[in-house]
Amino acid sequence: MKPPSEKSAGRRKSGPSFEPLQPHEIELADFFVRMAGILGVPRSVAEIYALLYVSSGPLDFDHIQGRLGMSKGSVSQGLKFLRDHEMVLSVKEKGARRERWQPTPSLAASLVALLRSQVLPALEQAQPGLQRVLADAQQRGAQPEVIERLSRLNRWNSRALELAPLLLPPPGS
Amino acid sequence: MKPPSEKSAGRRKSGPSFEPLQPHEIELADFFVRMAGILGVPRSVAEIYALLYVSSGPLDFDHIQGRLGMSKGSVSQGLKFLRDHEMVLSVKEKGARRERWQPTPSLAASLVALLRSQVLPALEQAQPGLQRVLADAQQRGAQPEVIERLSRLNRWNSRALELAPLLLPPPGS
DNA sequence: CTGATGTTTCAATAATTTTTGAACTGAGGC
DNA sequence: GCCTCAGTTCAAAAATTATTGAAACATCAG
Repeated sequence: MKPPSEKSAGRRKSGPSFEPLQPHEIELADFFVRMAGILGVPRSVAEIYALLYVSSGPLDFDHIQGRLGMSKGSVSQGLKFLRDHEMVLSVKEKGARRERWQPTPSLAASLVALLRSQVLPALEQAQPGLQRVLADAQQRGAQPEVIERLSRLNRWNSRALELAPLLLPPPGS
Repeated sequence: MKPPSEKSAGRRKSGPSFEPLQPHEIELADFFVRMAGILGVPRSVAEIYALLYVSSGPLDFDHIQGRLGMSKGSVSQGLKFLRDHEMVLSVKEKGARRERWQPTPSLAASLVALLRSQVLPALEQAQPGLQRVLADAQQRGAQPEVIERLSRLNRWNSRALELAPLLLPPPGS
């Protein structure tokens, strides 16, 4: 579909060029892309993570960009996302100019951090609103069935908020 | 942004018109929309569910369309989605022509069904691919660190698949 | 069977999200 | 200070996803 025009990737200035992904790398990337999709994480982010995950050592910015054939902007934003969610950490050797990236040791912890950042704010923000909706229904003398539903929703929300810090401990514990 | 042109909703032929959502209904809808967003469920679907959730009795197609001011197509697709995921069930009174909808008793069960349908297929489909990626890495004599990562990923996947039927029992148990 | 009603389908359109890349910033090195 | 390198920002373009609505289909009453 796309014309085979030189994308910015593939060759940087007159610098080194990078080989495209190998079949086994593509397969893993597909898996991560799919899983990420469920959580609403963009493809490019999943691809970066997958590449770091199958790579032997940490990779620098240009390697990531080159091997994935993706724009600087995407690599920068993707790494920012992964950093923010503690899914990736940088290893800057002393004297070196550029940062090199590798996946955080525990993928489980990474996923937890990701879920946290998505679900918790929603629950927190919803709390007062849900209470108001329930109070409103009671005041209006709504059907018992509706009141019951809204009560249950409130209880759930509260319990989830109480449990959250236990199940999904904040960074550093 | 949109011109205030008569959308198909609001008035059907010369039929009854429906009042727009009340503030308390909007608040609940916002909550469901947010939560749905995390799972990648479209806004229109969440809105339908929210409306049924705060309503006293089952609602028919036209009521849903009218109160939400949304197209027939969206209502139809939205109900299909909710039906497919067992989040909603229809109550057709004998002799009545139209179906009337209400939320499934357990929201918990509904969410479980939803997750099931998203996560399980991904895990299943990934299984052989992941095994291949690992075998490949072993054969190529990849770094022990990489092998270890890929092994862990495989173990996870397998365990998740084993546990799935226990934690997320298929419909009818 | 026929007409009316209720629902689904799906191509076109609209809205949203993601990606790109060029301009910009900041940190060293000289 | 000035230049280069490393990375960020963000407006515009591309890609994706959701919604619309008209036409097709289905079902039931008469």
